[in-house]
Amino acid sequence: MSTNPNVPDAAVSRLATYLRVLSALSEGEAPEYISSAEIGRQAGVSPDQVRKDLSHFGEFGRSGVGYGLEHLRGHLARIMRLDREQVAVLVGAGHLGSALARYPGFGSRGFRIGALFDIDPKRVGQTVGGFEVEHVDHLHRRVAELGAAIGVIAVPQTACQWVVAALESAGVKAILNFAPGAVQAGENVNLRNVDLARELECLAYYLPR
Amino acid sequence: MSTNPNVPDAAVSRLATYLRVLSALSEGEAPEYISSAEIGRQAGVSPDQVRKDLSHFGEFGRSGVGYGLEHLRGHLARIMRLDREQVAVLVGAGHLGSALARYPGFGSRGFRIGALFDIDPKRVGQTVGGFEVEHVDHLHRRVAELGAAIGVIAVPQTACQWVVAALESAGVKAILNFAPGAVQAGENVNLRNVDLARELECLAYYLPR
DNA sequence: GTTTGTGAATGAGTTCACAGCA
DNA sequence: TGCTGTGAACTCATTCACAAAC
Repeated sequence: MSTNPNVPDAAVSRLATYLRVLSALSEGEAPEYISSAEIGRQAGVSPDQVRKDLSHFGEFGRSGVGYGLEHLRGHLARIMRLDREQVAVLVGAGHLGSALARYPGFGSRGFRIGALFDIDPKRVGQTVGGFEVEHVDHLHRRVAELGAAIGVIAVPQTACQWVVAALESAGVKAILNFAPGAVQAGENVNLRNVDLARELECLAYYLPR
Repeated sequence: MSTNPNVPDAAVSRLATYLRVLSALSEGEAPEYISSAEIGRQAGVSPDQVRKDLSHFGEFGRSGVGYGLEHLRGHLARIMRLDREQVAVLVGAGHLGSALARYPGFGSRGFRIGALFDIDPKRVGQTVGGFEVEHVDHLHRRVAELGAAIGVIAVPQTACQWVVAALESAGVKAILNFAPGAVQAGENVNLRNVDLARELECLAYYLPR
């Protein structure tokens, strides 16, 4: 019944899935209680794994009954810090950045894109997905204004390291980076990389020989 | 000096990184040999890890010297099946699908998007990133024509499972899915999920408390 | 001296199995 | 009987350490 000293990252990722499952259920004809078996079935995870993951943060269930759906959902949302809206800024208004700015999956899940930046004068001032593209020079000021703790990077590889540094000095605490290549971030910033081309490359490896 | 019985997925992902590092070097003033230490430094991985990963597939290096750069690059490309062009089809021509269709990172790394599909009649026939959007009814025929082994899914969650089945029956062997939620695929298809919203959610968890 | 390849040791995460509770 | 919570066993991956090769 520990709190959260060192929870595996894979477990955190699964918790996000559980939360999504519960939120979806909560909108339909919601049962009052749900078992780890049912959560696991809907999340594609074993019941054991579900219980173990949850046990890192406390005891939320009742033996022989299951987990109170709304109760567990509230706890998970708080654990994941998705009980309040999180503001993110997006750097890079190219194809990928524009797509992310319009991506409905962010807004519908507790995130709000607060501003969209680019360095290209031709893009600055244009409207993309409801945002007026701002010059990246305003990053520092705007991050403070918005109280944004998260930055999303969708710029070419060559500009990536520079943008990380800019976001860091602006006070952002977490960064999701879509640019490929190795990037360095400071101690007090959590950097997460998603490399779309690499995902494809890994798939190619598993093609039948 | 084993071949490749069961290589960890994390190792495969790193191999893709090593290949990228070598390819980048190969374009500049390329040294003839490179050590595991240098590869590791550029890839953000320990030298031990580099050697262990490579050792799953053979002995490519020379003690006291290092790895022949072009030699190793060729081997890695063949291991990752990136020595020949891989054709992928993309389903979903919305914002994300359009961005992916235009994403330069695919083309520059041995992949070619062969066709772009959608189910919405308003989108079919339009040109997106150089592709004429085709109706998803033509998926089966076109996959065969193109010899595509890879499918990329960028459709809403509700349509995702249906598209997986369609790609599967069209003969695709690997699928990269950007739709959230649990999806099932058959035995002989490799399914890989990337959930952009979940990546953000995981970041939120690590925000300072 | 330098660097590879790899068995052994360590560490991390998942699955098992069962006690405890409703 | 049904289900949770969790220590123990197990599996998987990384790190260590060193012999062999240059």
